[in-house]
Amino acid sequence: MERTTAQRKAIHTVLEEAGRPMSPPEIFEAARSIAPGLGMATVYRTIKRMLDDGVLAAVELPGEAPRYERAGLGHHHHFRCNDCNKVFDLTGCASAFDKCLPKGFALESHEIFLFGRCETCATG
Amino acid sequence: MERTTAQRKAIHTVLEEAGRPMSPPEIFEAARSIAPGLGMATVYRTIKRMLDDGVLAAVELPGEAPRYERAGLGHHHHFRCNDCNKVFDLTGCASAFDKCLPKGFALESHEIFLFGRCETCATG
DNA sequence: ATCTCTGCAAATGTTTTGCATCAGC
DNA sequence: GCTGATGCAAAACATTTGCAGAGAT
Repeated sequence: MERTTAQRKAIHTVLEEAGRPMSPPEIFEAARSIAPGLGMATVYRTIKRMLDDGVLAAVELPGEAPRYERAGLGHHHHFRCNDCNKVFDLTGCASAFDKCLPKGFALESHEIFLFGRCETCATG
Repeated sequence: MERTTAQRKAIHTVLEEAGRPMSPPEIFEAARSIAPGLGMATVYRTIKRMLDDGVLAAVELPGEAPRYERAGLGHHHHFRCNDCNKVFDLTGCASAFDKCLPKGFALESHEIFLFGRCETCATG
């Protein structure tokens, strides 16, 4: 059975209060100040556990280490600041990219990635 | 001054003939059969050099190691096969995603990423 | 008391770097 | 011959795992 420990509560709290996707080192730093002595291995193990439990969702940006945020936010996309490198959630967006940015945010570029099956694998 | 070596020619050839973005291990395998004894370090060093020279462009998919392709292909997006994991170039695409897929390719999902500056960094 | 969770340290996998040697110019 | 490029091995860096001991139930 799953146990409630100070470390897990700290990690939970950090992710809950951030309201944006965070990287493992970010989570580690923030949670360490709540639960001193916390180890990096525990952060990774807890993230993996929370992913399996469907509590967390991975946010993977091209060319960057994955970040994690609360699951169950519905379909949405993300915005990364080129200065501070933080990642923010966007809502209700489809293709009018600049329309869905929070006020004050400046759009500089976008990437679109498609996934599926190539001809060889689709027919095989 | 830059020198023309068998190793560089091999790596060049491999990337030229592939016509799709390749990962360092893929490049290593393919180039090794042209230039036996080739080392992984040389592959990475040559990739970096070619990036600096503007000969190569990085293709970074979310959650995956970067691939590389010839630079100067103009703005385009990419398609990764969920079966064989190969990445292909797409052309002339904007937002009618399924319209721009090569014949026989099946679209399963897409990701959109926006980049720019958040309010804090834009006004700072 | 049991059995999970934790921290540490060692292992892993990938990319980078140091260095002596090799080869293009 | 000079100087940049190479291969190997070691280093760096991020993530994972083994293990003995701490802590939740």
